[in-house]
Parts: sequence; structure tokens; C-alpha cells
Amino acid sequence: MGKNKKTTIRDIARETGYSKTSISFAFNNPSRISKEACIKIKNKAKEMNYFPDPLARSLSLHKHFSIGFLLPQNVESTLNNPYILKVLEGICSICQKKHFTLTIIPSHKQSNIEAVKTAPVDGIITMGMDINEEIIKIFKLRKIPMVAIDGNPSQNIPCITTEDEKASYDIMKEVLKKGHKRILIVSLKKDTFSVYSKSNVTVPVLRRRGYEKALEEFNLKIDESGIKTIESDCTFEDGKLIASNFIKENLPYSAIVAMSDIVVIGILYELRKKNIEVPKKVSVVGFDNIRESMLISPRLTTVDQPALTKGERAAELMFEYLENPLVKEEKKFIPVQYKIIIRESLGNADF
Amino acid sequence: MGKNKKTTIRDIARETGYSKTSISFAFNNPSRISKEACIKIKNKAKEMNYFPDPLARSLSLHKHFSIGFLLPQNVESTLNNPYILKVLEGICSICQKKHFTLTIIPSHKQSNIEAVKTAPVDGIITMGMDINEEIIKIFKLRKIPMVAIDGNPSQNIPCITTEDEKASYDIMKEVLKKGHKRILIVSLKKDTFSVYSKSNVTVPVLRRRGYEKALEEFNLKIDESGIKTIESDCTFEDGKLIASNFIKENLPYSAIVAMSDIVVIGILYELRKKNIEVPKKVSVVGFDNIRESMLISPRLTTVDQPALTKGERAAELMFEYLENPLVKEEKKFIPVQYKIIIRESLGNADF
DNA sequence: CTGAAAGCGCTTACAG
DNA sequence: CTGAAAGCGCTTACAG
Repeated sequence: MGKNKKTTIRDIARETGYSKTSISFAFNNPSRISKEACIKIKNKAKEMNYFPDPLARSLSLHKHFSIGFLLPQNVESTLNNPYILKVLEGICSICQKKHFTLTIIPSHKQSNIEAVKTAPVDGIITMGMDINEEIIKIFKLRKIPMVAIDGNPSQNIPCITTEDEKASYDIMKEVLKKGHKRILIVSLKKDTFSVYSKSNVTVPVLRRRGYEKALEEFNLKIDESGIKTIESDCTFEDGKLIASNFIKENLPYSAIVAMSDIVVIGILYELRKKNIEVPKKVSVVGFDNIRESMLISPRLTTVDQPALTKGERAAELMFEYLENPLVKEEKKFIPVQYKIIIRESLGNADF
Repeated sequence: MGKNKKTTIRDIARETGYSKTSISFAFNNPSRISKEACIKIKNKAKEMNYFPDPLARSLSLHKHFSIGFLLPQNVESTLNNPYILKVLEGICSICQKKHFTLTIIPSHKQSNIEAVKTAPVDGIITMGMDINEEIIKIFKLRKIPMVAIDGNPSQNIPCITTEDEKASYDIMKEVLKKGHKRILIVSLKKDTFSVYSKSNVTVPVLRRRGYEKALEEFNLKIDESGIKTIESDCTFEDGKLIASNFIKENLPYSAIVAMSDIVVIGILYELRKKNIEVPKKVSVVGFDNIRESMLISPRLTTVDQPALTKGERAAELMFEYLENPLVKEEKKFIPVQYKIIIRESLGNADF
């Protein structure tokens, strides 16, 4: 005891007189040995506090019993975003059901390739469009399945996705129907939710396209006639910052349309602090429908994304691949329903 | 390629003519071989898309390069609690820095023992007092370190803890100073944040003690003279439920004191929905100071717990043990500062 | 029902 | 600078 080494299968074999094979069977396949042997072994194991080493077991079995979640950005911004956390919860609840652990893989800009190479997982769920081709290659080399959430269908990776363009079109339309003509679009940096940005199809790009399409129908265009766009980090803090600049500039827009609720929550927080009434002075809409959206005053008009469901579907798909490798080649694409949620933060434009 | 097996160290050895030893050195200890050998090997490795198998590497090294976080409750309630998520973020940010992954271990009531046995981690961070002795035993057998957040100092496990009793005393005192005499205490179930409840010292118990002490000073006592206590799950939903019962009963209390912000947020949400003014009709205070506390109207009076810091400290302590096994025996106890946050949700009792 | 042996893919003390 | 060999602690096809 104490500092010595932990008990191994060999110790139990020695002590019981059975072979390592039998010990192993006692734990994994009791029907292969006699009842008597099994009982003796189990007893001795209990007595000696033996249980199979997970690492060795994994090596033999070629299984880690864990699925990975590759963070789309650094920890600070991802784990601060209620939307992502909700997705994580969905994944984790399926893992719980399957008795798997969930391995969070923080992604450094420089080293996420390394992280993906070494992560002790049976499969990886990524988030965001436009996954680095090199990362995809590693998955293939490691022969582990991969599922993308909010992925880009064209990358040939099974994915669970919201129709971002259409949803953005819809919510912008709501804003325009209220008569708004001077609009500040709070965009996300182009590589937000991109494990590694290279192509041009990312979530922010799609959402922007949706906005543009709706604007067009009203003869409006970004960067012209009072429609401006700025980029923000996907954080509460950046939302506050944007709002305070907005205030300094004397509220040059009648509506703010943002690509992420957490940013909007920051904006609303700051506006309220400065006693700028919403939607009287300015209307605000978001995207995601996180819990905070219905807590804040006024409650937020936004696009509901079923984050929990997304996580669950992704994990379920992953387990399908894990449990039935034959399915693997099938490239699935699972769309998930969004919903426009109209609440008080959107009002009529004040002509 | 394709369906065949992945490239191993032996393939590279065969192709380059060097031994497996040299291949390994090229990756882990280049100074042990000639520059020329190293280059040749690296090139061939790149050409053949070789990288060391993480599992095999772990087995040899006896390291997983991952630390575990044992969820104190099922996924649904833990990953829904912003306080716990903030702790998780703290842990994860340290893992990111150390290039480790973070393995979330969902805990089923029946099988968390099993989960702890098999989790592929180098150390485990738990949350909550009163950790099951059997679980502690497994850590010892696995020879992996353990750090408890909100742990019970008497259990002889290094822990990061808020002075729950004192903090609860302080906040209750604030409520009493405002003249409240009819108070509803929304307690957490006794085993909340307990991996496995057995002893009597759990977070809810300590908080209750703090409340009682403050009440005593005002000659008040739980279950007497208008002070009642009810238990809730640590969820937003249960908060809503409590509030709606409270409303049905015609607001028999002038103040609600709850042990968890997320519950309070549910309560406030429901009160607002029913147009019960806070703090005019009833005052409300919480515990944790999650972000939602300052978003909701009215903003919440509560106890600030530095959740992020807790997670960071716990992880840092863990890495200290991992990097310097000699420190291991030292039983550290790191207290973390709380702070009473006074906001609008607490008002004077209406005499 | 039971066991000897090969294998999982690495790392590393040791010898040369 | 280099390599043969043992070892990490399991699992399992195969033979008896």
C-alpha cells in the first residue's frame, strides 16, 4: 500500500492461481469461466482493491470511452457564451446516458492541430463552419469520426446546422417592417466559430448574406444610406463597449441588429445603465435566444436556436458512428429548426 | 491508406532503417540522435502522416494529459447553473494554458464510482462537500491527486472554499437590518453539491447555519414566528415554481432569502410575470452573483463568489501536484473571498 | 472451462 | 549516436 504500485491483473492472477486471461474474463465476459472461478476472482479483486487500469484497457480495446469537443475559440470567449454552453450541455447529457466522458479540447491558435492529434477521444465534435483541412486530415488519419455543429455542408462532414442565412433574413425583415432605415449591424468577426478560417463560408458570412437579402427588398444596402456594420467579439464585454461608443456618437441609428445574443445583452446592459430607453430610442434584436434574452428588460426579440437539441443531435450522431462503423461513410446533414421570437426590444422606427 | 491501419512507429522504423528507439527520440528527445537522423525521420513521418498514438504514449508515460471534473449532480442541473459553469471555465482556462484537455465526468447516482475508476485523467477536481469515502479511496488506489471546490476541510482533501456560513450570516443580517421579520428561506436540498451525501456538513447545511445565527441575533428562529424554509432544486425552473406557489398563497413573507442565484432568477422572473413588484411587495436576495443577477430587473442583492477564481485556483493546485508529486501530501486549504453585493432587490420591510 | 502467448504502440534504461 | 529488449497493463484468438 501507500507509495507502492497499484494492484494489477498479474497480482490477482498470482494470488488466485488463475491466469490473467481468466481474471480478465471475470470482469469482461464472466460466462467464459466457471461460476466458482468468477467468484473467487471477484472476491480477491475486491480484497486487493483491484480494478482494471483504464489506460491499458483503452489501448487493448482501441477505445477511450470519451468524446471530444473542440472549442471553436479560446476558453475565455467560448465558455462565456451561453449559447455554446447550452450546446455543450446537450452533448454532455448524451455522454452521461452512454456512460462516456466528455473531453473539452481547448484550442490555441498555434496548437490546436497538436491538440487534435493527441486528444484521448473516440470521436470529435467541432463547432463552426470552415474547419481547417489539416484538422480534417488528422481525423481521417486517426480514423475517428467527426461531427460538426453549425458546420458547412460543403465540407463533407456530417453536420447539424441552422439555416443561418434564412434566419437572418427573417429577423432583418421584422426590423425593416417596423420602418427602420438607419440600422447598425453588429457582425461577428469573420472567423467566429471557425476552427480555422480559410474559406468564405462562415456563420457570420451567412448571416450577413441573410441581412443583405432582406435589406435589398427594401432598397437598402450595407454601407450606404444609413446602414452600417461593425464587428465585435462574441462577448458580453464587447457588447457593452459597442453600446458606449454608440451613445457617444449620439445614437445615429434607430435599430441595432446583432448576430449574437450575448453581445446584445452587453449592449442592452449598457444602454440601460445610461438610461437610453429601448425600444423607444433604439430597437435591438439578436440571435440565439439564450436564457438572458428573456431575463433582461426589455426582453429581446431574437432568433431561437435550439442549442440543447443541436448538442444532443450531434452527440447522438457521433454514437451512431461509434456503435456502427459501417454508417460512417454516410454523410449526414441534419438541419435544425429556428424560430423568430418577437419580444419588446423591437419597436417601430421613430420617423 | 483508406481503410488500412494507421501508420505506426514501426512503419517509420522500417522505412527509414532506423530503430523504433530513434524514431521515438526524434519526437521526444531529438538531442539524443544526430541531426541527420532526426531530419530523415521527421521527413518520412510527415510523408507517411505519422504521429505517435496518444493512447500508447499515455500508457508508457503513465499520463493522460487531461484533468477530470466530476460533476456534482446530473448534467441537467449542473450544466444549467451559471455558477458551476463559471467554475468550469476557470478550470478550463488553466488547462488551456497547460495544453491539457478537461474531461467532464458526468455522475450518475449509481455509477459515479465506476466513472471515477475509469476516467482517463491524471487528477480529478470535485465540487461540493462531503465526498463519498469510496470515491476518495479510488483516488488513492489510482494514485491520482484530487482537489475539492467548496469542499469540506475536515475531509483532508485539498480544497478551495468560500466561508459559506459567514457569508450567509452576512447577507441574512442585511435582510434583517431592513426590518424583515417574515422571511421565506429557499434552501437547497441537503445533498446539493455533494458527490454523495453522508455526513452533515454540506454547503446547504453551512448556509443554513449562517442564516440561523443572524436570525438569532434578532430573536428569530426558523420554523417559528414567520420564518419558514423550503427546499428547492438548484434550477431556474424550480425557482419559477416556488414563486408561483408563493403568489398563490398571497405573499405571506416580506422577504425571500435563497441559497442560489439561479433559483432566485427563476423566482424574480415569475414575480415579474405576475406583476409582483420587487422589492416593494417582497424583497429577494440570493447567493453566487452570477451574471444574470445584474441583468434582471431589479438587480439582485447577493453574495459574490469568485467562481472563475475558484476554478482557476483548483486547477493551479492540481497542476502543482501533478508537476511536483512531493507536494502531494501537503493538505492545502485555500479560502476564497466572498463579497456582499447590495442592489435593488432588497428593500425595507413594509411595516 | 482454462491458459500461454501475441498484440495494442509507444518509451526508456541499458549496452555498445 | 544508435538499437535490442523490456515494460506499461490490459484483451482475446487460439489451442487444449
